[in-house]
Amino acid sequence: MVINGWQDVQDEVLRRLQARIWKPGELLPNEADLAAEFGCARTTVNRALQVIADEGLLERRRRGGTRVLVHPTRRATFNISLIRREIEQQGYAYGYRLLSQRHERPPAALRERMQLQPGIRIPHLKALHSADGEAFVLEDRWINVSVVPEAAHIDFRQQSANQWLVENIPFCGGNLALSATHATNVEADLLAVDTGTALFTAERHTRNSAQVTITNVRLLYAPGYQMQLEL
Amino acid sequence: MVINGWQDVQDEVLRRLQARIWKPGELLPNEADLAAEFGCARTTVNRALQVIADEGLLERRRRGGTRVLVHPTRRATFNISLIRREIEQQGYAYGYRLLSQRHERPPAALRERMQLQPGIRIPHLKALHSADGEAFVLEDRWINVSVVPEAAHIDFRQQSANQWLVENIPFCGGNLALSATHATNVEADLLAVDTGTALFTAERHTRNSAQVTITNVRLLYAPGYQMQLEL
DNA sequence: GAGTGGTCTAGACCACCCT
DNA sequence: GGGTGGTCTAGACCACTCC
Repeated sequence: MVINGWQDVQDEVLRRLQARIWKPGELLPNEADLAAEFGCARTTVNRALQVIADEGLLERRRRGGTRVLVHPTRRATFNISLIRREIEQQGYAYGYRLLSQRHERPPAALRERMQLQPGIRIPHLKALHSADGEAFVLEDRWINVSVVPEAAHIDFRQQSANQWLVENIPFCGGNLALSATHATNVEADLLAVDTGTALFTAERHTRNSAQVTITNVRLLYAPGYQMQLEL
Repeated sequence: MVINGWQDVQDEVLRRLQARIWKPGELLPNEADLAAEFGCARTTVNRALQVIADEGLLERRRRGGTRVLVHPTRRATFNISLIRREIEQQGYAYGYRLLSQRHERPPAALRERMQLQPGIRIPHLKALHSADGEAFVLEDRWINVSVVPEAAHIDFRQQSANQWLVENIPFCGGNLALSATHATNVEADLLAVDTGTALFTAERHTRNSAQVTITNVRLLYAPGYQMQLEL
């Protein structure tokens, strides 16, 4: 066993974890000892262990040492890109049509997350993105005008809100809820499917650094859509 | 502006990115220059830039320098845990019932990913996981018996394959495809819903380090299920 | 109080890859 | 060829937290 770099340390640690040499719940030797054993600098061991901990297999605490997690949690990641790019990368011609753009009162739950006064009206957009002329995804978006005042006066007929927001508004975090829903009459009509068709649905909240929701978007994908995540 | 650690460097770089001081497509100064400007070691700058690049905002290449990505890709992550844990964490009583366990010929596409001989039979399981007695998710799983020979003789009536595999078989990577499907008659029956109901569907391939598929599982979630991802 | 991981530093060498 | 990021080293100090 020759250790050259931090990846070698990582490999060896992973091997010992899967061989149950270090068992779930147990404490690993400290970094200095491991460095001595592997014949490398402590920094190198540190890097390897940090990566493994990030992957969700180890738990590290100052003074508490490095422990093997009992229930390792694997992490799947999904790369969110512009809808336009997603379509074009698959080799289709991208199409976009703004269906409506109005100032309306948001639902109460959303209003709270946006920290807005009751009764206030904010931009509410509906749009359809298409691939090679076929409906691809239906977008239903609210924009927090108190965080993004410019949005109140932009004409989203030419440029999709999706693109404008990504390019102009920095955000800090958010969440994405995925589910399956049945198409309503209106939705079915716009997507050119039967009422009640199963639609893959994504609802996303995007927050700024103060944890205020900047925008909320609900995406209804046409049948056949699959979201791919890597493990 | 006082720079103390790599997080401060990160903050300052992010600030310049969002302020468009460094514009999309542009090259950043090299690490040595930035280190000089910030009054810290190059290692510190390196760490900060690596983290930002991992987040998907920068592209770094040897000799090529560090470039601001034109289309930043945000990454959403989903923590995969045992179905049992997922149910218990929500405060429900977990229930599990094995519906069938047979050796069968896998579909051709799956056989190829598992690198198996034509005609071979491998374990094929169907099971139902429930929460407080209500159907929660239907599991349909194939196991590559050439990679995991032990699986051929295990009785999955007591212990779910989900749990056994996670605890005993190390894996390297895989992918997860999410979609919305309509419940077939049989599926609807097992989940106690109407035929044709929209079901949130996850299909997962898990590979070992040699890129051979270890197991393939299709999960059909009962209506109301939402998968939550963090941005 | 003491042992652990978290991080910084300065210097060094190397792999890569653009010109 | 030469400039860039990738990484290693040895040493140091610090923050946290368990005892």
